[in-house]
This record gives sequence, structure tokens and C-alpha cells, in this order.
Amino acid sequence: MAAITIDDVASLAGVSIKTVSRVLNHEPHVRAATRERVLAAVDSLKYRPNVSARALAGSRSYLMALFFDNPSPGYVHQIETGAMGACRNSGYYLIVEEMLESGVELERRVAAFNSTVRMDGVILPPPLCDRTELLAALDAEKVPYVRIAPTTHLDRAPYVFMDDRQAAYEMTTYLQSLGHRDIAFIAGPPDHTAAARRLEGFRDAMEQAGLPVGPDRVQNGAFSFLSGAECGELLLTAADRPSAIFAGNDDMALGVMAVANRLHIDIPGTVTLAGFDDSPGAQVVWPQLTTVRQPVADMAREATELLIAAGRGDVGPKARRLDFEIIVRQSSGPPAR
Amino acid sequence: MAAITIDDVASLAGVSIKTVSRVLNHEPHVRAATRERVLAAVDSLKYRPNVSARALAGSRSYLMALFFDNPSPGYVHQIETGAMGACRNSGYYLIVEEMLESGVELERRVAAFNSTVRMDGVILPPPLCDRTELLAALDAEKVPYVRIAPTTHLDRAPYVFMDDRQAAYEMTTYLQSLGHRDIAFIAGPPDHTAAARRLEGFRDAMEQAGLPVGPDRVQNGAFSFLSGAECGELLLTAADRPSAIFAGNDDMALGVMAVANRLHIDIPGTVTLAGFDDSPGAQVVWPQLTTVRQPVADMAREATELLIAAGRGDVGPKARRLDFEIIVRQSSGPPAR
DNA sequence: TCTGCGTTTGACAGCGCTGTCTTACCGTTT
DNA sequence: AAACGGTAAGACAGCGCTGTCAAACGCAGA
Repeated sequence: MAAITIDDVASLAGVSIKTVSRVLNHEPHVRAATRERVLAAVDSLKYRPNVSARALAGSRSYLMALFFDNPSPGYVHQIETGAMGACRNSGYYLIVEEMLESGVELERRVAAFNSTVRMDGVILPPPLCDRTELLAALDAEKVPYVRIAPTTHLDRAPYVFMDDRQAAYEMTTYLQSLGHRDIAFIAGPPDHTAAARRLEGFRDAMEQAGLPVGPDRVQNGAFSFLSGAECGELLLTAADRPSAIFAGNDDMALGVMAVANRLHIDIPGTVTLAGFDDSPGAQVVWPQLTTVRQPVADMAREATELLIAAGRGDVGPKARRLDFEIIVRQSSGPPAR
Repeated sequence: MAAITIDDVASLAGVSIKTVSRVLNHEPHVRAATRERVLAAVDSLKYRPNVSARALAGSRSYLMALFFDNPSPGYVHQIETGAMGACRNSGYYLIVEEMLESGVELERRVAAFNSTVRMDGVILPPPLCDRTELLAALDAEKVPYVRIAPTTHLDRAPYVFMDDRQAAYEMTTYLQSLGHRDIAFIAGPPDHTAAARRLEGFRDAMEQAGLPVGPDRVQNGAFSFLSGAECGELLLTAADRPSAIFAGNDDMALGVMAVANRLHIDIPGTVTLAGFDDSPGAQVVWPQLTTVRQPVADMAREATELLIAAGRGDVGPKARRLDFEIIVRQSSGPPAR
């Protein structure tokens, strides 16, 4: 396994190693015929440039980092998938790191990381992307980064996002279109920006349709299965039960579903249920959950591509919005009678 | 951000860079006093060696790769967590790659990967770890690897695993200890080695307890939610319903649970249910599922540590068995009446 | 005191590439 | 035919570290 180096390619093509380097890096000033010869040599030798050598000699390392602190495996996995895909297409590699520390420790960790592995960019999913110390540390190290669905410091760095408010608005509209007029909403933690936006979208859609939303029709959950179950129990056992429940995320919707099953309340026959996120659990439950699909993988892909483009000197857009999708499954239907 | 190099440390400590290198690599032939001086300099400068330079100059790259093709986000995430933890403790970094191709394409991909980033080792979770082409490609490239829960070619390379048969045996024993005598088992695909082992453990425990297992008491599922639901329906609607159902994995157990809810069969009041895997869904369901916790993250950690030790020249054990755990939650209880 | 041998330390080359600078080349213009 | 300007290609240094080998050191015994 004597590794093939750029010298081998150069001598086979009958050019200097610098010319091979030019071809590989898509630099100008190479005659078309020469380029062909080089590429043919690269092909026949199956030559692949070594990233460590490139990183050491040049200004790019071809390494992207994905930092995360999100406890949800499904979410992280989707982010990874998107980021990995973008990296692969451009000859980059992805290093994944869990960043659970905060404050000074976080800053130290980032600095240490960056001196050992000079990365070309960092992808920051929520909620990590909202940590001020992190942004500061990255800025100090001059490492480019792109944030995914950030909620603060929006002018500080490029980011990709989706419109939570609009998504909740459209889901609510969909439920109304089925004939529901008494719809309850289970909100997430008020300090969670996306959660607040979703509630906003729900309220706007109800108001616009001229439908009242009583105070007991908005319950405060915590984005967890358990909190969903609690809020669900409250709503489902009330004397005047809503005909539809829209939970601010899938975990809470699944909580509601568990309670409904226990209370022998048929979904969607008696009560319609909708969630938000299209988490893996949404399909592994019966009935399968009507929900909003967030383009999580796509956001990560876009973020990574932004970073890669920036490495080439292309300045991309400051922010990029991606589209959600309303996924209608079996948990929603027209109201009873 | 003028990066701090080994030269800075060397001149501060008043030694040559080679001596600093020796200290950093725990090489012998450095006087204790010298080592202290060097370490103090490293500390005060917050110096971190650069992995690219190390990889280029030396025989180690400090990069581990995790290849996977497992579609389950939860499983992959646990593997990652374990592997990342081990890497972090030893100054290694983890590159994650999804390897969906097969045959010659897989071999090519591995070869290309290894020439661009010369990794110190590869972690192979199932089912990827059972692909003969992959092992061949890795062997050809002379890249060390450790497999997690492999089922074939066990003598080919080190691996970590857990005893599926024993785990199923103990879970069955636990169900018996609750008073269940008529227990049904939903098996996984027969060609899936772990699935076969679990069935084996179930049968052994039943036989040893002198309990009969009728032919209809072992249903063949496919490790999926849907197949679990189908088998569950068969078992639960039969005239002579078993008092307990042990599903070969959690997904199938959740399928059974969904059907039971729909049929208004109380779990665990009427029928006890147990799964296997302790997947994320097991806790996000009501009642929470009694199951077997596989030490997935621990297996990945051990695998990574084996690889790191091998890089230092230590030859570890050929195989390492880790312990499972029976997790008793709310889906199991004494038989009715 | 000197020799001999093991231990500690350093000089130096070079890993495989890219950045910078220089030279060779080729077609135009005067 | 000479001079020019721009493009194509190469020479060379060096990125930050480790491996090899040689030198210096220190302590034993003669």
C-alpha cells in the first residue's frame, strides 16, 4: 500500500507537481490539453490528495466540524445526514463533537479544538447556536460558522432557518379546513423562541378565521412526552372537549395520544391530533401522526454548503429560509358528527 | 491568532523541539525535571499539537472513523456518543461517514477515503460490520478496525458484543418469576443472528422451567413496528391469549402495544409486554416498556479504546463481552387474577 | 584518572502538499 | 525584426511535526 502521491501523478502526466495541484484545485492558467493529461493520470492512478498535507501546506483543511448539544438523537442524526451529504459532494470531511460545557470552559474547549484541528467551518444547530460564548470564541478564533435556526444575534453570522410561525399558521388552517372550530394548542416553553413562534402562528390563524380561543384552550407544556400527556389529560377530560388538539411538538403530541388511548378516546374519530417536527416517533405510533416536517437535514446541508462556498471566497446570503411541509397522516380527520 | 507551535514551547522551556515532542508523546528518555519544564511551558502557552502536522510527519493521524449504515438514528447516536467519549479522552477525533454502497463501490469508497484521510482505526457497528467486502477493503488498506456485535467472520478481527441469548433467557426468567406460565415470543428475521439468539434464549428458559411453548406461541416478525402489530393482533385476539408477550425488539413491542390500546386490552393488567433494545421509543410510550438495555454506547466506547490501545502497540483482547441490563418499567406485572 | 556503556538530548531530513516568485512561452504590435 | 504583454508552467521554500541517527552526558568499574 505505498500511498500514491502527487509526484506520481506529476511524472506520469509529464508535468510538475504544481501543475497537478493547479488542476486539482481548479486554479486558472492551465491549458485544456494539460488539464486532460493530468486528470487522466489522476484517474489511472486513483490518486486522492491527502487532507493532512493539504491542511498543513495550505489555508484550507477540508474539515468541517459539527458541534451539538441537542439531546434528541433523531434531530442530531438528521443534521448529521445533511451535513455529511454536503461535505461528501465537495471532498470535505465531517468531525462531530458534542459540546456540553458552557461559559469559559466552552471557550477553552473551542480554542483547544481549533488549534489541534484547524477546521474550515463549524455547523451549529440549536440550541447550541444561541450560546453567546460560543459565538465569541469562534469569532476570536476567526473560524467561519453557520447557524441553524438561531433565535438571537441574527445579524452576527449567516444562518438558515424555517418559518415556525407560518408552519403553525398553515397547520391550523388545515385543521380548520377539516371543519374544526374548537382547536386547542399545547405550547412549548415560552423562552423557547421557536415554541413562541408556533403559538403565534396558531393564534393568528384562529383570529383570522374569526374563531375564539378560550384561555383554557392554550396549555403550557415543556416539549416533553410527559408534559404533553398532562396537558392532554386536562383537555381530554374537560367537560367541553376540543375537537382538535395541535401540539407544539411531536413528543407532546405522542403524550396526548398515549392518554387518549388510555381513556379510550378514538383518534381521529373523536378528537383530531396534530404535532410538529415529524420526529421518528410520529410514524412509529398508531395512528400515525399528522405533523409538520421541518427540513432539518436540508437546513444542515444548506448550512454546510454556505460554509464550503465561503471557503472558496464566495459570499453567500446572510440568511436562507427553507420550506416546511405539512404531513397529513392518520391522526387527523373531520370532527365527530 | 498566530498559532502557537512546538517551537514556541521549545524555546520557552529551553529545550529542542524533539524533546517537547518526546514529552507530548510519552516517549521514554526524558529526565523528570526536563519533562516538568516542558509541561509547564505547554501549559502556560496553552499549546496544542496540530493533528494535520502529526498525521503528516508521523505514523498516527489521531483520527478515528465511524462508518455506519444503520438506519436507526437512536442506535447510531448512541454509538457515536460512546466513540466520541473514548476519542476525547485520548486526544483523538471522530470522523463520521455513512456508507450506503456495497460491493465494489464500497471497496472503492473505503480505498479513496483512506488515501485522503489516513485514519488510525475504524469502528464498525452492525449491520455494516458484517459486510465481507468492507472487511476485505480495510484489510487491504491495512487499517485497523473493531466491530460491534458482529455475527460473521468472528476470528477475523477484534470485536465487542453482548450475549443476546443470555439476555433473552433472563428476561424470560423474569417474566416467569412474575407468575407467567404462558408466554409468547415474537421473533425477528431468522437470518438476523441476534434475533435467532434471542429466540434461543427464550426457548431455553421456557424449557428449563418446564413450560410448554406451543407452535403458535412463537410468531415471526420482521423487527418492525408494523410486523409487531400484526403478530400482536394475532396473539391478542386468539381464543387462548398468552398472559405475557416478549417481543424480540422494542419496535415490535411498540406495535403490540398500539394494537393492545386499540383493542382496549390493558397493559400490564391483562397482558404483560416486554421488549428488547431499550430504544428511545420505549420510554416515550405509555405504559413505559419493560425491556433489555443493550450497552450500545459502552460497546462503542470499548471498541474505540481497543483501537486506540492498538495504535499504541498494546494488543487487547480479541473479543470483549459487555453486560446487558433488564429494565423493568410499567408494561410488565403479575398475570391477571 | 580513564574507558565503556547506557541514558538523555539535539540536528536534520522529510511527510505531501500549497503559496510565492520566476522563467518559459506565444501571439501582437510597432 | 525587436519589443511587449499576458498566459502557462516550474522551482523552491516551508507548513508543524515525527523518525532517524549522531552527539553529549553521566556514572559504573578498572
